[in-house]
This record gives sequence, C-alpha cells and structure tokens, in this order.
Amino acid sequence: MSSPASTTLKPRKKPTQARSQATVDAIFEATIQVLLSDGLPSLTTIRVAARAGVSVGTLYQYYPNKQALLYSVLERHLYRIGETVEAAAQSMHGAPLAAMVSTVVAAFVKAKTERMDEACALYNVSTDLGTAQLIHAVEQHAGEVIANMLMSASDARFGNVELTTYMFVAAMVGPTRSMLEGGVPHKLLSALGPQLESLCLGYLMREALPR
Amino acid sequence: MSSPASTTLKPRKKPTQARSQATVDAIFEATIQVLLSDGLPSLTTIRVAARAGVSVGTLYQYYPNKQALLYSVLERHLYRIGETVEAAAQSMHGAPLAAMVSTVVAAFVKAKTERMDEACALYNVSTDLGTAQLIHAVEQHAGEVIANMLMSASDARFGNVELTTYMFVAAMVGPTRSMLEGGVPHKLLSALGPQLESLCLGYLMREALPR
Amino acid sequence: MSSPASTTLKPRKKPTQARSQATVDAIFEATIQVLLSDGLPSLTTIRVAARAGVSVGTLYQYYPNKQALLYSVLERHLYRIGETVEAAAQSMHGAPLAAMVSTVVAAFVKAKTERMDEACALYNVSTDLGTAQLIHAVEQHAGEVIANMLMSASDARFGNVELTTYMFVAAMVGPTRSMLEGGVPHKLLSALGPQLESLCLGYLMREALPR
Amino acid sequence: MSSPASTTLKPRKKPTQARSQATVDAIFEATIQVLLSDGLPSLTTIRVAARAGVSVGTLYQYYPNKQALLYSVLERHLYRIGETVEAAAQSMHGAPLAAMVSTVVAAFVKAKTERMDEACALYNVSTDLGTAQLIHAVEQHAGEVIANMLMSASDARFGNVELTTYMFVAAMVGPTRSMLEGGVPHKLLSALGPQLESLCLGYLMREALPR
DNA sequence: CATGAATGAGGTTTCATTCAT
DNA sequence: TATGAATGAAACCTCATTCAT
Repeated sequence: MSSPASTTLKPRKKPTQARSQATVDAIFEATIQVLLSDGLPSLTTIRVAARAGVSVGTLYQYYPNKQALLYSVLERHLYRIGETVEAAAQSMHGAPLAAMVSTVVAAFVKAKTERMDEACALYNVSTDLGTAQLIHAVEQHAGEVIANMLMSASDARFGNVELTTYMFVAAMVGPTRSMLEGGVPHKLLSALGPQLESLCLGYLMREALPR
Repeated sequence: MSSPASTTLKPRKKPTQARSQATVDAIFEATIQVLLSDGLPSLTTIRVAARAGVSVGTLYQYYPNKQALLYSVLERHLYRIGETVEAAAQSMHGAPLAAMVSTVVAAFVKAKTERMDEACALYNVSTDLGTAQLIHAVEQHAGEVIANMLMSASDARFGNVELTTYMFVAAMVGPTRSMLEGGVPHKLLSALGPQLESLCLGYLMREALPR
Repeated sequence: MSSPASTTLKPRKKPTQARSQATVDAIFEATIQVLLSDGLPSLTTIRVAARAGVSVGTLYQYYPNKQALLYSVLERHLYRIGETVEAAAQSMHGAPLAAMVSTVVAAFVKAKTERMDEACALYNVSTDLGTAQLIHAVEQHAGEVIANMLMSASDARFGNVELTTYMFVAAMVGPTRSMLEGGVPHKLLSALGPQLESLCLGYLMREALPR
Repeated sequence: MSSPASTTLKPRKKPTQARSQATVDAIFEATIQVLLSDGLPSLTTIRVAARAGVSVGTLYQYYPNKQALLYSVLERHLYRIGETVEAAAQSMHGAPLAAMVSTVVAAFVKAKTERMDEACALYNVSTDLGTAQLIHAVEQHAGEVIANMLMSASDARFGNVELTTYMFVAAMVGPTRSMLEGGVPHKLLSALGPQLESLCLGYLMREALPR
C-alpha cells in the first residue's frame, strides 16, 4: 500500500441504523477471521466480504479502501487494550508500586489473552505508516496515564518518569508479542502474567528512588 | 497462513565468478535499501533489481522467488545478531550475574544499533511461516547458549532456567523492537543500553535463588 | 510432462446473469478465433480478452487459468463431434455393415467440416495431460457405442470388436486430421467423405466373419 | 502463426570436425530426451544444452534459434521415416498389390516403433508453420514414390492415383499417431502392423480397377 | 442501498538470446 | 570456440476499486 496522504483512512459513514451496525460488525469479524486463517498477504476485499456474507460493493460503502478497513480493525483492538490498561492504571492512583505493577500487568495480560486471536492476527498489520502513527498515538496516551500513576506511587519516586514509563510499557508489550507470535509453547503462556510482573517490578524497583 | 512447503527458499546458485559475487551483493544491499525507503508492501522484484543496477532476470538467477530473497536477507541479519550475542554469552561463563547481563545486553544493543537500518527494515518481514521457523531456530540456539551461561553464574541459581532465559531474551528483544520500529526519539535510544540492563538485571535478580 | 494435478481445469463460475453469459460466449468465440489466426504459441490471455472485447481480469473471472480456457473450448468441440457420431451409431443398430459405415462416416465428416475452423484450431491443443485424458474419455465413450453398433450388424460378426472399433475410429480420425491440418487442397476435401467410407468399409469387410 | 521470414531455420554451420559432429549429436539426443521427459512447453534452450553437456552459447553456435533446433530434429526424424518407406516402395516396383502393402506398411511400422520415443516426442512439435511446410514436403516426396509404385502394380490400376496415395499414406500415418499419442494400450501396439495392413489393403483393393 | 461483473495497472516470473571473458 | 552471466520483453495472473443494474 502506498498510503497517499489524499486517501482518507476514516470509515465512510457512521452507521446509525441497526442493520448497518450489524454489517459493520460482520465485516470486522470477517477481517480478523481471514487474517487468522489466510494471513495478511491473502486478505482480499472480496474474501473479507464473502466471509462477512456481503458483497464487495457493500464493504466499500463502509470503508473507502482496504487500508481504512485494516486501520479500523487495528484501531478498535488497540483502543480496547488501551482502555483496559488505562482503567487499571487510574484505579491504582496512589497505591504502592508493587500493587500498581501487579494490577496493570494483570489487566494487560488478561486483555491480550482474552482476544488472543485478534492480537495475533493484527501483529503483522503494522505494515504501513498510517498504522505506525496510530500505534504511537495509543501508546502515547496510555503512557501519560501510566506516568501519572507512577508519579503517584505511595512508596516510590522516579527520576525520569517518561523514560521509565516507556520501558515499563515496552517490557509488557515486547515479551507478550514474542509469545503470541511465536506460536506460544502454551506452558509458557500461563506463566506470562507472573513473569511479566516480575520483569516489570524488578525494573521499576531498581529505577525507584526512595520517597 | 499460506506458505507452500514446495517453493524452495534457498538461493539458486552459489556464485563462483567474481562478477557474480558482486551482483549478489548488490542485490542484497538493494533489498535492504528498498525495504528501508519504500517499505515491504512496495518492495517489488523490479524495484530491487533496479536499485541494484541489474535486470530482473539477473535477480532471478540467484533467488528462485521474492520470498527467498527476503528470507536470505533476514537470515543473514539474524545470524549476525545471534553470533554476537552467543559469543558474549560464552565469554561470560562462570561470571557473576550482573556482569553477565551487562555484557550480553551491551553486545545485543551494539549489534542491533550498528545495523540499525537493517534491523528496522527487517522487522516486518516475518510475513510467513518459513520465516517464522527461521526466527524460532535462531532464538532456540541463542537460548541454549544463554541458558548455559545463566546456569554457570557464580552468584545465582535458577529454578526454571528455560523460562527465565525466554523472558530474558524477550526482555531484550521486545523493547528494542518497540524503539526501533517507533522511529526512536533518539534521546531514548542512547538510554536503551543501560535501561535494558536494568530491566534484565532487575528481573534476573528477582528470579535468582541464592547459590 | 508437467501438468500438476492441483490446478483445476474447470471453469470458475457458472454465469447466472445475462451479461455474464454473453461475456463467456465472447471469450469462447475469441479463443477459437485467436487460435485460428495466430496459432497456439501466440495465444495469450491478453490477446483472447482483447479479441473478446473484455479485459484480462474478466477472462480470469470465468477461467482460473489459460489451460482451463483451452480445455473448455476443446471439451465442447469434442463433445459435439462425439454426440453426433454416437447418435448416428445408435440410429444404425441392427443395420447392415455398409449402411453403418456410410452413415457414421458421413456424420463424422459433416460434423468436422461444419466446424472446420474449430477443428483445425484445436488439433494442436493436446499439449498436456489433462487434455489427453479428456480426449481419451471421449474416444472411450464413442468407442463403446460404436462397438455395440458393430456387434449388432445384420450381416457381419467380429472376432475382436474392441480392436476393430479402435482401428475404425482411428481410420476416420487420422486421415481427417491430416487433411485439415495440411491446409486441405480443397479438391481433396470434397472427396473425403466417400474416400473415408471406402477406407473404413474395406477394412471392416476384411475383418468381418460371416454371420 | 509466428515464423518470421527473416529468421533462418537452417543450422548455422555444417560441422566438419569430429568434435563438432559429436556436439551436434549430443544436442540432438538431448532435445528428444527433454521433449520426452519434460514436454514441449518445458523445453528450454538452457535445459537442452545442460542435458547435452554443453553451454547455451555452444548450442547457439550450431542453431540460430530454438525454432531451428526443433525444425532440425523433426526434419531428421521425418527424413529417416521417409527414406525407409521410400526404399520399401521402390523395392516393390511391379509387385502385386498385396505384397506392396504388406512391405510398405511393415517398413513404416518398423521405422516408427523402432524410434517410438522420438516419434512420440515430436508429434506435438508441429506447432509452427515452417514445420507444417516441412511435413508437407516430406509427404509430397514420399507420395510420389508411392504413387509410382502403385501405378506399377502387376494386378491393379487406379483411377485417381494421387487421391488414392494420399489416403493410403493418411491411413498409415493417422492410426499410428493415435496409438503412439494415446499412451498405447500395448496389446494393441503389437497388433498395429497387421491391422494397418488390413486397413490399407482393404481400401486399395476397393479402389483398384482390374488391370 | 446492495450486488457482483468488469476493469486494468501492476506484480511475479520465465526464457530466448547476446556478448564479454 | 566455449562459457554462462546478464538482459528485458513478454507472459500469466491478482485484486483494489468502480458502477450499471
């Protein structure tokens, strides 16, 4: 995809009617299914439409182009994860560091594994620049919320909150991606939560200054 | 995913003449350049050949198909990183944990940032199964070497070396990927080394049992 | 020979709309025209599509590949000839040998010369195995019908009906092919019917045992 | 058809040296082998050269293009068959009809089955016009010899020798081709000679006028 | 609004042929 | 002369997108 600045990536219309919403959902589901069963290179608009039980024409009523479709699907996924993590972070305002890490990591892992297929399917969609910005935006936002949380820790202070937050998030995201992409050895998957907690907490405690 | 097992991914001929070797190198370099400047979706065999200053036909004398070309480029990159890290790990046999982490992380970061363009360009090439296997194989091998190193630590023992190694590697690879893919804010990049060391060491010390 | 069993030779969709049927017919006709005017080696999908007044894409909506297109055209031709000959053979059940030969040969020659262009165009399409099987199947079926006819002759019996039938059919098909392929001297063409009759009858009478 | 008048179909040089002759023979053999094992569509100049144990460049020293190579191979095959049949025909000058047929048919069948692989491989090479002319020329020449023979029959006269000869030849060639192309049921193959004799003799006796 | 037939640019790949070594 | 690397025109085929019905 060239990703020209001209073509819009936003959905064409906000579906207000019930039937429309059902169609959009069907297309959404179909996209993920095709992604999972056939892979990104084999994801064609016709195939998605067929799996959704509609015609290509209909698909193009809701998305101006294929990019927009993928963008939209990725967006929804990232927002869901982001919201979950942000909610967890906000709920731990003022708590001790260990509790923060425990709760946030748990929320992240739960969100990712609950929608594991979605997550797997979407990892390789980052192909384009528009998408890179999207990811950046979501991380940015979640980053702010988490930074606020860290700054409010009852038992720790941080010298460079921005940097520390970045690493904290990366420490959650990175290994999770490795596991999901790498066809998860399964016995490792169940260990992901505690391990991630240990990883993040170990790091944060090293970086923490006494309050 | 598709990925037919039939289509070979191995290069077509070992170039014997001097001219051939130059051609192969040019194609190799061109692939990375195109990947960097145009991205994977815009990487076409014609474009690569043009950038290399040869014709498509020539490209196909050395690689049976586009996949094989990408596979080959990725393979070389992964091997280089893998070798570097493994060498570092072997050199620290019997050392204390902190020294191990410091050395291995430094080696990894150095290798990745030295070939930063290559690394960036190749992250999104994992499109298909053949590639997934390759990554797995390299990780497998490096994992064994690192596990051996960890088991030899003079000041620590680990309950589940396999799992710990996996997380250790993921903790290095994941955040690095995030940074390189995310267009690196640069001031963060210089912090990567120490941060990664802190992340890994914090984790490993939590997991370590007294010896 | 190559001929992978995987690639389907069957048309892609049964056209339901009126427009579609017209398109399919146009492609069909175009194939024969191109075959006639340019020959098999110059028959490209683009050329066929252009002659049919459609785009390549359209052609590929109905045929999964070039082979399938040729297969389809050949199939229709063979079926037509086959049906004609079989009908003639069945109508002569129980008749005397000379009448049988006269009728069947006449039917065959009529069918071939009526669609002479098609016949000429298609002789050299037997390039691959899928096609060979098709030809075999048609010959097989027609052979059975003809064998039945011969066995019912009122004035003759045959020792080895299978062999005799084979030769009978080959005696019709072979010289006809020679003539059509050889750019027919025209004055010979009009003689084909009687000559073929003489050839076949001469043979069958020699092979016949008294009843 | 393609066959541009400009490109010569004649071999480039008459090889006079022994080594050259060996090379030409090797290329010749290789062409037939490739034709048999891979089929015409997969016959490439490189493959032929490789099978012959030489380089493409060498192949092009002896044949100006691929057409010329195929032409040459077909030519040699046809000449061999032609010579055999003509010799047989000439040897039967003045003999009775039955003896003529018996001898000529036997010679033809022997020649074809002795070089059966060659024959099979070459049937589908008639693709081009230049080739059609070649076939015509050979048939023409053999036809004259056979016509002369028929006219000299001690026990028969023919009203239209030209036509009769044409049918006689076609009656030999056609069924033989059918058998060889059709993957020969083998038990039929051994019957080919007598059957062909019966076919031709039956025809010729019907066409013969008393002398 | 929905459909799906049609489009055609563009991608991958092959292979006859040339020519510097 | 022999070699085989290089060429590039041209083939096959796909698929995002449009638009008449």
